[in-house]
Amino acid sequence: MSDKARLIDIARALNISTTTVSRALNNKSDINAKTKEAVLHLAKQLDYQPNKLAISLRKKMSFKSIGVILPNVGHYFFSTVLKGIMRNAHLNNHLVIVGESAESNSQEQKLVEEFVNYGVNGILIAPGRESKNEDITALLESKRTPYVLMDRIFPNYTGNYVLSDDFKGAEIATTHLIENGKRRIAHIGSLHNCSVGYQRFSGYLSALDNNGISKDDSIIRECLTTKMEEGYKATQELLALENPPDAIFTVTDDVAAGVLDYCHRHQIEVPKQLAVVGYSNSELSSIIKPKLTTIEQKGERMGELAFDFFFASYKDKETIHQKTFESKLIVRESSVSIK
Amino acid sequence: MSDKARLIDIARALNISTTTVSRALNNKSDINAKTKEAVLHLAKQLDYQPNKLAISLRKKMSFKSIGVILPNVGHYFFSTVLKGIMRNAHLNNHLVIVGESAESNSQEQKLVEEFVNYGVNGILIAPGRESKNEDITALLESKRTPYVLMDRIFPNYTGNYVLSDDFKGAEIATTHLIENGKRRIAHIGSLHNCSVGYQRFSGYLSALDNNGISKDDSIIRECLTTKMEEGYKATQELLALENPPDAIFTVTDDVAAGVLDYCHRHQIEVPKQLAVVGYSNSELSSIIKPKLTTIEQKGERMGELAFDFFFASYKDKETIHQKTFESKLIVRESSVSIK
DNA sequence: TCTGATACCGAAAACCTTTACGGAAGCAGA
DNA sequence: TCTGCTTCCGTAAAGGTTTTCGGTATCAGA
Repeated sequence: MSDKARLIDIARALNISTTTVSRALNNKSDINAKTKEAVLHLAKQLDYQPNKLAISLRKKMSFKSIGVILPNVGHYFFSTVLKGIMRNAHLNNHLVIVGESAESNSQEQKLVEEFVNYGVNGILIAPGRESKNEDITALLESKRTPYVLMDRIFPNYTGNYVLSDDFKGAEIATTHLIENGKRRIAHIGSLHNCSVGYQRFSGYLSALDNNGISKDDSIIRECLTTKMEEGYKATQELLALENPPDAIFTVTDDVAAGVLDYCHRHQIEVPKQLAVVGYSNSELSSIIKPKLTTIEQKGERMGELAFDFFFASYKDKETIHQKTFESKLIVRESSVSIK
Repeated sequence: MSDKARLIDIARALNISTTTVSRALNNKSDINAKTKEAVLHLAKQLDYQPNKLAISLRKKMSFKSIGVILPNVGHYFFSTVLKGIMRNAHLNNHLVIVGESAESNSQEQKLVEEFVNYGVNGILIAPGRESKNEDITALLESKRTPYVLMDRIFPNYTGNYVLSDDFKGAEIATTHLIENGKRRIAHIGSLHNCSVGYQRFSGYLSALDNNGISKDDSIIRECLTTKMEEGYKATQELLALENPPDAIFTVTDDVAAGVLDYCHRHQIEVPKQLAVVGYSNSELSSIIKPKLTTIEQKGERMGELAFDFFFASYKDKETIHQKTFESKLIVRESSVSIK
């Protein structure tokens, strides 16, 4: 009972060979019913668990696998990324092992370490807000495990990645508002926390600049969780200003949903009084009333490509693969009045 | 180049021992720089890939893992189930390998086979619409792999499962409508395709029966995809009837979203003219206008328990574990007028 | 008594790698 | 010359299982 029982432990106890034990356990022919029963009995008693590694080794199996680390599997965008990854992984006979970092740095490192130790052929990771370049990539480099960053990226990172052009997406979104006559455009976002939030904020600023609108800090709100409630609260504050905004660009569709919720409850006409543009083209954006203008993010396609990049760099570690997906504006009801 | 290169192939070619090759590859000390370089060079040339199995075996590592098979990872409910599974799996040091069946029977079987061959310690599966009891469970039984069914279940199934009480949930939902004065209640659902849909349909019928309302086939609509568009179309048809319904209970929140969309576009007052109740308490239900009355489904909790059941049955295969989660009504705006 | 079939079992190789241990060679210092 | 240290390398065992090949025993039939 002490340590893990092996085939030979059973064999010795019963004075038979490991061959026979193996035969009994895998109910093959060429074995006496009594012997078999004895083996089965003892195996259960010793809580015998076959060693998968040994079996696979002997059977000449080989398994290719990739580890996927996501901040939040329940999040719509990431779940579509996962979907894309899985499609191409299965097409190429790779198992997909998934871990959730919950945006935590330590959890992320633990997963990377675990996956590497396990021996995955590669790692596809969407870094959490907290995570730092050195912590993650250094470990991966040292273990010589190919990896691809997804969605978020580190400042001086030069390796493989797939991401969407958040800067340009935000620029397009904001410009869209300006082109529709809005001049006082607020932003609710996560400015400093993660690269994605920062990129969108920067794109927003760029669009203002391009159109000769000066930045006004009073209508720029930081939100930490990018949830609906934050959008609601921020809108409340923004509309209470002496000089309230006539449009809001939010870092996320969820936040935009909060904005729209506030407007709905307080009879604020969207888009006439307040135009709203979100980000992600998540499911809710076409369900919410009014339907949300937003920026499309091709999660599934990104996942597919992330796998392809890993696969390519698996064969040729020298060349690096990088792709920034263009961002597309999807105009719905929340930003322009129906003609 | 023919077959997979091994340590000994490199060793023989260079007239050295496998020990030295191993040393070179894992850059240990005790090795001459020239030798090391030669090994590295040849290894690259032969495209040497170390055998993970052999390494792990030798290093006495052991990995516990579970395979999770879901019809659709991108679906909100399933992604929360996955979240729950992963939490408890990581807590108990199990890797989580995920596969998507896309509701396809063959894909499901392929995944089961793959996972079993791989040697997962257990399988957690949410069967797709198509899947049949025999196909799946027989295989699992034969391989002696513990498994637990999630969300959906087979007619004469007697093994481990976690699911939500769809029958009672639908009954509660329908009764709620009746209690609020509705008498002509339609149903849009997937009646025959999957157990879940059938259960909800049955619960709906039961509630009608309990309240002395006779079933009317003309206001029962079958939808195949449970997507928003189906809800929209079905509503259009239902409301065009001579004797249109005054309430609709849908199999899914998504379908309900379609109903609400139709109402919104055609100025039908919800809930006054038409009350709506969905199913799942998905994210959209609290975002949509009017907010959707629905039945709560605790995906995350279900996932957690599914893992726990597997874990328990791993140690004791005799006793079976079954849990049906109670269904809770969440009343929002779509079914009762705000008081 | 011999032949052949059948039922059961075991020795050893194979799967591929790492590692404990020891050995040889070279060189410096005494 | 001897001792001791360093540098490099190899032998063999170990990790746990499956499988090939063959062996013994028993019994029926001739």
